[in-house]
Parts: sequence; C-alpha cells; structure tokens
Amino acid sequence: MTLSEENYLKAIYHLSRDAQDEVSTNAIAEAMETKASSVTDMIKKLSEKKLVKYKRYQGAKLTEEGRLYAVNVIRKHRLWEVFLVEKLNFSWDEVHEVAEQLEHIKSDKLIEELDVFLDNPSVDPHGDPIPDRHGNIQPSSKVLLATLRAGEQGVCVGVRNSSREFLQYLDKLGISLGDELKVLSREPFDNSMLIGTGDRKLSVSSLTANNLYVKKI
Amino acid sequence: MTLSEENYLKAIYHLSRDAQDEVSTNAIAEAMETKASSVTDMIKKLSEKKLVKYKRYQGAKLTEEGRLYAVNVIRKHRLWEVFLVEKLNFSWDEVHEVAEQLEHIKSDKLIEELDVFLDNPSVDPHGDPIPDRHGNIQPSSKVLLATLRAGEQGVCVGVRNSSREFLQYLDKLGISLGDELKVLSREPFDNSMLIGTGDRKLSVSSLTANNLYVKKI
DNA sequence: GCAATAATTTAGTTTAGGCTAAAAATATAT
DNA sequence: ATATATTTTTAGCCTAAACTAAATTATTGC
Ligand SMILES: [Mn+2]
Ligand SMILES: [Mn+2]
Ligand SMILES: [Mn+2]
Ligand SMILES: [Mn+2]
Repeated sequence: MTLSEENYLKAIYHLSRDAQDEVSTNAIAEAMETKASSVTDMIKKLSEKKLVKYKRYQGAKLTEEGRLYAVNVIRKHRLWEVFLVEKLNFSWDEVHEVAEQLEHIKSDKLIEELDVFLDNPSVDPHGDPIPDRHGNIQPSSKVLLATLRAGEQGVCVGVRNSSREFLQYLDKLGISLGDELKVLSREPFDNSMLIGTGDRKLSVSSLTANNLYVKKI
Repeated sequence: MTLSEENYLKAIYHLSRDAQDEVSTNAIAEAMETKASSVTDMIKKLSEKKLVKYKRYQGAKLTEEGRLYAVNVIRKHRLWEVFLVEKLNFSWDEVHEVAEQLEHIKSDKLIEELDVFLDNPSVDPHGDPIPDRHGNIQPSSKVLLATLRAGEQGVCVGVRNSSREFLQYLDKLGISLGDELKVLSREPFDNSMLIGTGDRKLSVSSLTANNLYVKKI
C-alpha cells in the first residue's frame, strides 16, 4: 500500500461517521485537497483491491478490510503524536504534521513496541481515542462544552477541531485537557458562556464551546 | 527532496570514501539495486540541483551541499537506530530496515529532540559514528580485529559488515560491542585467531576478524 | 416531465522514477 | 594501433498519481 492509498482510506474513514453511508467523490476531493477526477481514479484502484466498495456515481464506502487498514493508520498516527508530546517536548499544536509522515512507516514490531514504551495510552494529545491492535476503539461519553447548562461541570477531555489556531488559542486561554470547568452562566445574546476553572473566570465564544469536548462530572 | 533523491545521495556518499573521487554509474546502480540508465537520469537531476558534480562518462561526486545533505540523512538513520535499540527493544540486526524508512521523515525539531532524548549518542548500535547537527563526524581510531598480533588486546567497538547474518552470528558467538578481546594466537594455516573474552576462548575465522572493529587497549 | 444545474466520470497530459534495447564513448588486450 | 569488451548514455516505454477539459449521469426546480 502506497502513502497515497493510505491517505485516501483515512480520509474516507473520517468522512463516514457511520460505516454504512457512502462518501461522495467531491467530499473526498475536498478533504484531500485534490480534484474529483483524481479521486475517481483512486477509488477505482482501491476498489480493485477490495478495500472500498464502489459503484459509478454512487460514492465510496470502506469494506471491513479497508476499515481495518484505515484504523491501523490512525492508530499509528495517534501513538506517534503521544510520543512526540510525551517524550520529545512537542506541543499539541506541533505534532500533527510530523505524525502525518510517521503514520506511514511500515513495521508491526515498531508500533507494538512504541505502544508498550508509551504505556498503552488510550487517547492522543487531542483527546482522540487510540484504536487497539485489533482495530477496536474505546467508546467515550464526551459531549461538547456547548451542551452543558448553567451550573453543570465537566472535565476537558478533547477537541473537535485540532487546527493549530484553535489549539494555540486554548493555550492562550489557559485551557488544557484534564482541566475541570464549571458553566457559570450562558449568554443568550451570542451563545457564549462564562466558565470557571481553578480560581479563574473566562468567557468562551459559542464557536469555542462547540469545539471543546468535556466529560460531565 | 524526494525519498529516492535522498537514497541516491546516501549511496554516492557511502561509495566515495574520499570525498574527492568520482563514483561510477555502475557502482551506484549496483548499490541501489537499479539499472545504470536510471542512475544516469537521477545524477543528471541531482546535478541540476547542484548536489552532485557530473560530467558525462565521468561518474558523480557530491558537492559540499550534497555531502551535507547525505550526512544529515545518515545522522537521522543512526539516531533512529539508537532509538529502536535503546527504547523499543529492537536487536541490532532488526533496526536497519526500519531506519531506512525513518531517515526520510522531515522535521528539524524531531531530530534535534530525538538527539536530546537519547542523550546525544556518539555512535549507533553498530558502532558507526553519528554526525552532529553541522555534519561533523568524530574521527575514531578503530582497527580491524584481524590486524591485531598475538598478545594484543582490544575493545570491540563496531562492525564493518552489518548484515543480519553477520550480526546474528556475532550474537551466537556471544560477542557484543564493548566486550574486551585478547588475541591468544593466530593460525597461519587459515588466518583464523584464537581469542579470549571474559573466561571464554573462541576461534574466529579470518572473515569474521576482518569485519569486526576493535580499539586497542 | 423536462430543462437547468451539480456531481461524477472519461480522455488526454504531466512528472517522477523506474525499465529495455540500442547507440556511443571509453578502456583493454593483443 | 586497432579490434574487442565494457561502461555509460540515449531513446522510447511504463506505472502511479496528479491535472484540465469535455462528456456523461444525477438531481432539482418549476
Ligand atoms: Mn493528528
Ligand atoms: Mn490527534
Ligand atoms: Mn543501518
Ligand atoms: Mn547502523
């Protein structure tokens, strides 16, 4: 499997929240920053290899084999992100680009030993779950901060958007995974919230609250 | 720079012990397990990029820029080998294949932090020197075991041949880097030697003695 | 139900990095 | 010194993965 094929599988996986539904050619093209015609060529190839189910004009859907392959690439991506943060002093907004390269390294022993070396982490630096060696993903009960009512509390456990801009903004706000947040009030005017964390109070915009996952406590 | 270009630079570097001499097209082809015609195409391309000096029918020679690039790839290769052995329980005969992939990952921060994480190692698991970030390589005074006379002693510091077969054979003999060896006698008949290490005595063939580096003590 | 629009595929190119076969240059051996 | 052998280059193809432009199919609005 080539680097490009692996990236397509990953993109299709991420685009189909339910393993059932077909992903459109255009959606894949946008995610991969490429053209629809290139996508058609590639999904035909992946279809030959039985990694994708494809009928002309009907989009693509991963086969079970394709899903397992995609999940394994994601496992590698996330383990490498943990490694970079925990061992090499990378910050959470610096890891993605390098992990995009490292996820394509081929060696079963490498990834199993890395997993052991990192003490079998269950989530990556952005709070995303790390699939196990068999492709199983731990279900989690996280909800968006935006869904909490005034008075409710939660622990910050992940981000929905992991762009550098958002991650660096959270750093600036002083919000990290593991922090306990309490919703002090919600502002109907612009859907922002006033939250308390530690001894600080801060106002977070609707957009921010819709990109931060918490686990209720 | 593509993976293939990097591999050509590395091959040319390894083939030219003295940075002066030209490396022949055929020699590169053999080292890269490719055809001479492909090599011609590539050295033309590297020549355009000023990484290689090339005149038709006269072989290739790295420019200073090309040498620095090659040495940096080798630095990455060897640091990753140290990582695999020291942190991930790889044995010295398993690391090369994976390091061949890892050496192409592009991130300056990654390699500098890896260097720090590993405590700035000076040699890789095969005793080969790790260039520093500026491309300088520590000169070393190692000699082949085969050059020692009866009665002389040395510490095992490296291998000339790092094929899996040879490394596994050394494991079977119980010889590791760091071991002290004493030449008890040399056998004129087949150039083998009788050596003592710890409380053991063993006979090593001429071929083995010509592929093991020691530092005299 | 049909025309307009949007999505998708096809056809034809491009570039990187291979290959083979043939031509050209260099090296070697009488 | 020249014929032969070896090395290297050139010419022409191939495949993977992109692209553009044109053709085709699906969807939507009336
Ligand atoms: Mn990532
Ligand atoms: Mn992540
Ligand atoms: Mn190696
Ligand atoms: Mn090595």
